[in-house]
Amino acid sequence: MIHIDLRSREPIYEQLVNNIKELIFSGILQSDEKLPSVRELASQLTINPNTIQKAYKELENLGYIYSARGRGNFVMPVDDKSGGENSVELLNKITELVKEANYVGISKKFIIKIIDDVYRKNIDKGGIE
Amino acid sequence: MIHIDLRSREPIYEQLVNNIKELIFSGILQSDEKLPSVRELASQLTINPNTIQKAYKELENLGYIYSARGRGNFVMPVDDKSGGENSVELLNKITELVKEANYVGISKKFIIKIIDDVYRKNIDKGGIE
DNA sequence: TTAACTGTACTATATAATGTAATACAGTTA
DNA sequence: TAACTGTATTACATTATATAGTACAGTTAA
Repeated sequence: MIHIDLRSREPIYEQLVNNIKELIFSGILQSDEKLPSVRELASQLTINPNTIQKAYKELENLGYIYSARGRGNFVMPVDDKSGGENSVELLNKITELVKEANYVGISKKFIIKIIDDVYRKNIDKGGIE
Repeated sequence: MIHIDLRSREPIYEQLVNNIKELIFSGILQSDEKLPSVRELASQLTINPNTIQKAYKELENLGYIYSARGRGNFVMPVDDKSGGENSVELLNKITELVKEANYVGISKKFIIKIIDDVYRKNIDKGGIE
């Protein structure tokens, strides 16, 4: 489920954060579902527990999970999400990448198709309009 | 034109790379236009010339600029662009961010609007379909 | 209550990344 | 030739990253 590339220039804890975010966004990890414990995941991936903890701490700061001492780390329910990565920042990132796509000659139609595919899988519940 | 935040956790050379990429994508820097010299930009931004050179080297590796010893660094013409950031990688990045946007409740309509705005300013020339 | 599991905190250590500083060399241009 | 370009090198300091070991505190189930 989680794959780490030790030879990557991207820090391990950052790979973990992105990996778990992806699992949450795609619905593989559901609200209030328990994540592997720090020690268990460290053992599975042959990585130091401190590194796992750093990733979990980061995910907590971003508002994607919450932790309970003695019980574990759990996926933050969507409705309770707050203080997470700012939507404005997220939209800015998307805008920058779309500008680049336009610059390198990727067609608008192609980008729209990506949006369609993503929103087809997980029905749009409305929101910022 | 270029703004650097010395207190940011993002490395200076990386800020420079993103800053200059943005200038290129938005058309502020045109094909074959000369960038400020390493020493000049270093002086302007009160940053070490080595850091500027590192950013320029990175931009060259990404295929966005080319350098000529004794003359300077110049914007790589779009048609000559090759070995730049892989389009597949770029599209993957966009897909990930759109998944996140969907997850946090941003509407599809809102994302489409962003695409429209970007492609309105710089007319789509066709490309990957 | 105890045993085994959870998260968390701390110190120490090693390596890599980042940034600055100074110097030198090579190519271009007026 | 003088003054500008890019490039390369060495040295140093600071920070980020990752590991290792230990310890403490809360939770859960036997």
